[in-house]
Amino acid sequence: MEKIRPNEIADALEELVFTGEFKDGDRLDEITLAARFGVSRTPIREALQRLVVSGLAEQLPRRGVFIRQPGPMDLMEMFETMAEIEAACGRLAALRISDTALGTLEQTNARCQAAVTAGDVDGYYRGNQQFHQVIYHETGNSFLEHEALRLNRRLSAFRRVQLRWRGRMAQSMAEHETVVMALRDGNAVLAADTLRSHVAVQGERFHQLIASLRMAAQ
Amino acid sequence: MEKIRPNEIADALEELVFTGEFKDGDRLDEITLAARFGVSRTPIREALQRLVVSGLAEQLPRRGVFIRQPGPMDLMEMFETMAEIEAACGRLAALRISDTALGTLEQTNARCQAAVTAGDVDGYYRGNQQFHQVIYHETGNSFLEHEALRLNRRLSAFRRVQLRWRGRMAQSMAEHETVVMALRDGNAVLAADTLRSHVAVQGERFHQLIASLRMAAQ
DNA sequence: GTCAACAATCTTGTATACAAGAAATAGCAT
DNA sequence: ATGCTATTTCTTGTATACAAGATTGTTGAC
Repeated sequence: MEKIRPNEIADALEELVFTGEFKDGDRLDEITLAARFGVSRTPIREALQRLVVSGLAEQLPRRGVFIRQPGPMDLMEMFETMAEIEAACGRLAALRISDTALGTLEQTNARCQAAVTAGDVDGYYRGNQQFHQVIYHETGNSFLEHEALRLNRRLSAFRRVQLRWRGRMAQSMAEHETVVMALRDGNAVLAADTLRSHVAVQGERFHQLIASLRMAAQ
Repeated sequence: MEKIRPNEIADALEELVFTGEFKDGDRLDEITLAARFGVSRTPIREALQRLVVSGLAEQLPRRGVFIRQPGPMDLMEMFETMAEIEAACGRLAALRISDTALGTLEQTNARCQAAVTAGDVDGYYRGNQQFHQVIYHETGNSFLEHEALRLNRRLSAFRRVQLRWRGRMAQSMAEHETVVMALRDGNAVLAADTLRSHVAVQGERFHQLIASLRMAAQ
């Protein structure tokens, strides 16, 4: 096994949690992980601490740390929070976005449109990610940007699944157009409201999400 | 020194950062801290990891971890983010708050009013904290509640200072009344807007905050 | 056969030893 | 005296040894 930096271990573990290689309730055995990464237990324990603080895992004293995958309820709450944060980003970005950033958003939307036409889910996903990250950045608030990115990353796996639902990409695309329009007009309320409902998981989409959860659990 | 649990070390360190015993740029020496808490370096290092992940400290490889007190710019961004999160909480709470919680808010406001009359800053601070925490809770979203509490706690020291400014308590009190009214009416927009400007640091209050920062740095 | 108690084993938590890089200091040359 | 280099010392990062608690397996009694 090649040399691995300590920080990379935490990132790698996070990735393994996100991608679902570690299932809910799995115990993260220090010795096994130490062997897997070719290091001693010490850096593994430090990485585990980070997972626990990030809320990705739970630590039971003298028992170990256990993966804590979000359940349906957790996910609902996280998506609702994400929707509110996106709305806040949209509101601030509407007040502050630069012309060049608006141009970037238009280019991104063009690529998204192409992905929709081609039925390219991964392509759309990448474009969608860039779209949102540009908006985070255009809040001019690096703290908020960071928080938005953190939650976005946490939910990215679930977002991806949602795009596979029939008609979702096209609908998402239309919402993007409205957001850009609102941002160009400096219409903070419209930008916020559109982004909120763009991200929110309501009605039928809730059931879709739960269904995809069940699949992932197997 | 009495026996101390590992988690308590991280909490204690956090407290020392918040209360300002550790100044910006201070290096957290592992050996010194180990001696201070009467443990070996290992649990100290785990506590330091937590500080770093929480963003309270910064880790430079092979150099150590350094306290990272927020500067004026950071504080502005954090307060703006807090304002947006409070607005989101107000919006959701307006849709979901229970009658009993509304009653609690009114009682809390009564105590706040008494504190304003008495010029009791600490009393008002406690009432204010409870006021906001009830709103967080009434979002019915424990994830958002947790995030709001986290940022609130991070900013609490700075908020406290602000109350000492002439007229701030009375103004804050009036805003509380408006919020309760909006929540009772289910007026999500008014609740959100009022809470946003209640928390936001704008105009003269920005200068007040910076001034208090300079005091704290000495 | 089932349950309980005890023992063996395994895992986490902590301390310490060791390795490696960074800062500080001393020595040397200009 | 000053600046550069080499060595020393100190600190972090990692591995390992040890202690304490939890789990599991076995044995024995009923």
